[in-house]
Amino acid sequence: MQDLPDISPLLVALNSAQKDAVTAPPEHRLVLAGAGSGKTRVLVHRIAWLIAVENVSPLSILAVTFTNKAASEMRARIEQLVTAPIRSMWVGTFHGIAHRMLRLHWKQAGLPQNFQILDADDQFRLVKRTLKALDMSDEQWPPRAVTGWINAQKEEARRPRDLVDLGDYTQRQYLRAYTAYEASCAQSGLVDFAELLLRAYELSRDDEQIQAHYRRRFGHILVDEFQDTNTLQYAWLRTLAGDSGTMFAVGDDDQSIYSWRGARVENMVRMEHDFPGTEVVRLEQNYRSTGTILKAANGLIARNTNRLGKNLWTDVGDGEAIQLYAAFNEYDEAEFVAGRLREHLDGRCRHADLAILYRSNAQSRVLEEILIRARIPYRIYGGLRFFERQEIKDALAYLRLLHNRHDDSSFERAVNTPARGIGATTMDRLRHIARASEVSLWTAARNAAGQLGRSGANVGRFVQFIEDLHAQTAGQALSAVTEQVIARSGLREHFRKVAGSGAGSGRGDQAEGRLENLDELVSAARSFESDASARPAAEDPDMPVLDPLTAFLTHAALEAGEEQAGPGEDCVQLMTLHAAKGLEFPVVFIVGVENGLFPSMRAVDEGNLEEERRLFYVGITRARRRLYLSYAELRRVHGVEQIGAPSLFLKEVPPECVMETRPRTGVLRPAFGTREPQGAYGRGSGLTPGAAARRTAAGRDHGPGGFRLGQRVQHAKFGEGTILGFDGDGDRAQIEVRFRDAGVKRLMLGFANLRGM
DNA sequence: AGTAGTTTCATTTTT
DNA sequence: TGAAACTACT
Repeated sequence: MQDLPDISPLLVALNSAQKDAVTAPPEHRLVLAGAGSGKTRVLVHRIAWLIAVENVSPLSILAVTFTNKAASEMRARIEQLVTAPIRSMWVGTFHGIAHRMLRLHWKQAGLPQNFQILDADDQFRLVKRTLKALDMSDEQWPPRAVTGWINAQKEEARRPRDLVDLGDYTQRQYLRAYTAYEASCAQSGLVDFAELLLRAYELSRDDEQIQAHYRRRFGHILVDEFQDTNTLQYAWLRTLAGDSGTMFAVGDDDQSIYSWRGARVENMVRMEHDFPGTEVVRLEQNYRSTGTILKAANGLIARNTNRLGKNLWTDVGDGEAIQLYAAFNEYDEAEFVAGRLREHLDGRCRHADLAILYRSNAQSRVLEEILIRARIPYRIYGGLRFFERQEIKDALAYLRLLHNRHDDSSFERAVNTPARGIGATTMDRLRHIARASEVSLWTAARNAAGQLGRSGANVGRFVQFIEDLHAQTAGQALSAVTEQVIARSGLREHFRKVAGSGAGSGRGDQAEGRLENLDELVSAARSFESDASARPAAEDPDMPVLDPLTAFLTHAALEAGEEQAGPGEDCVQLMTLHAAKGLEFPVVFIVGVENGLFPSMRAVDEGNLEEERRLFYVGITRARRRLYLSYAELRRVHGVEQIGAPSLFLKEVPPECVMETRPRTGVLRPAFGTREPQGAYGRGSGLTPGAAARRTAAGRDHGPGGFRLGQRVQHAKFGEGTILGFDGDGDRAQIEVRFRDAGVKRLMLGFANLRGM
């Protein structure tokens, strides 16, 4: 008998469904992995299994994810599990893999060797400029909409020539923009995110040699978060797999929350048709949450139709009930959250174990305000990332221009940043000249500086500056070049001036940070000098060798980097529900669970409730032990107070999972209207002691006449009601009351003749 | 060129 | 309400 490797570590920690998936014969598998069911583990163990047991070479494995974080985590975990070196294995994001192919086959892909990547912001700016050049007005052709349309076309693998002219004026104009935008990209050697995928797809589809090569190479394709794939990504995977490659796709249709940016859950169903013999494995045992939390999640998601079907279970016991809090307004809601956070922090909970999730970013402001006041450290996810910062992009534009003088996008950015007396008029002229002779801005600037009037000299100086910079930095290390760029372009001086001008504290502080970021950029460049991250694995000829500058610029575009300050700090985590996907926390707060906010107004209007429900499902299933839900009866939205009703989703959560933490006052629609007797809401002010002593968004909490916010009152005509807010003083004092029968009224306090109850 | 005043517009976001 | 983008001054 042959000496088999010890495979026990590959299986010992797996349940039977996981084992089924991991040890499946090399055939197509679709793993329906519920939240917290160990999907990453299955993926990682599957790869280890293929290598260790099926004797598959790491070279013939392709593992694709959506985020860089997922990719690096996967690689790290495989490395822990397998002794074989896996440096040569292709593990990466869709975009990263596509980029790799395009670097290797730039010629066949019809790209210049030194092509660069446009990030979303670059793309937007370029589209905007393209529209201007076409005399398409911003009002009639919003750049955002045009950009979105172009990307949508690319994601459906449609080139301008594939679009049938329907005689529709709008479509024609869009098409005109698309065509011109493509031409600009081509001329500047630029590739946007969607283009990376589309080119790689076309290359794998149309180039027989390349197709054969990769089909031969990749016997095993593994995909994470399969429910998030778009049409183009799916088509690419099919092409790469051909008839011989086996697909191992892991996903959860119930966690599909990105349809609005092109994700197609249907790909999960299509896979069963397109990849013959696909077997479905369900992972339903959940290792994350308590029974109660799972019951709530299951009950909720069962309302969706067209599910592939799945029911999560656990054997760890029910745990605590989910707490629901009905707040008066968003401040009261934040106070409630802060109070509960305190309780957990007083126990032995780390800050980082606590997360606050919300539907829209705007909701974070009030939470922040209250957390600052409560001196609870927090961190908001979703800010600007390092390489997206203005000053960083400014500096990178110079590097890109050094790399490729004909990169118009970078020329536009660098030429007058900092100001060099090359204003809008001059640039307009320069653009015209460039377009007329079909050359880059750079070429136009070199040839036609004389035609540019007084500013011509400035343009000439800029051209000379770039040339000098290039000559003088030739052969220098990347970090040194970067340092020179920052120093000699005047960027550092520019921000130093702003920082030093001491205009109050706001601007100056910001510029201070920008200077630090520029220094940070130099350090970042240093780590690319040895080109460590892109060093080709000796055994894999398919690893592109990138010079440090290319590697650095690519990294900047493809991995925008960490956002803001130290993730090392122990902080309460604030983020949107979308951003929380894939994460888990012992204690989770979901705030703003109100109709119109969650589900969002839009979703309701467009009948998109199912995706919104999945989003709630995602939120609920982030929680390990404790889950808190809250909504506000009054909320300021876009500066206007709006009356909120509890989210319709709350009624879809099995009532026995939920406990209302305190009886609410008054007459408001209860979350579980049919279940709870009206009387149960009649007692107390419903305010937390803290909240009652503080201001609220509606105004003060103590009004004239000795009324309190939340107090129950009686009106001769309108009957019983609850005080929602106060406004104004003296004779003009108004009071806002929600009456049981008459709805919300604003009354002059002097005439209202309210009686306290 | 820089700023102050005005207008507009408001899910969700990774690559 | 408040940020960001845009316009109109100086």
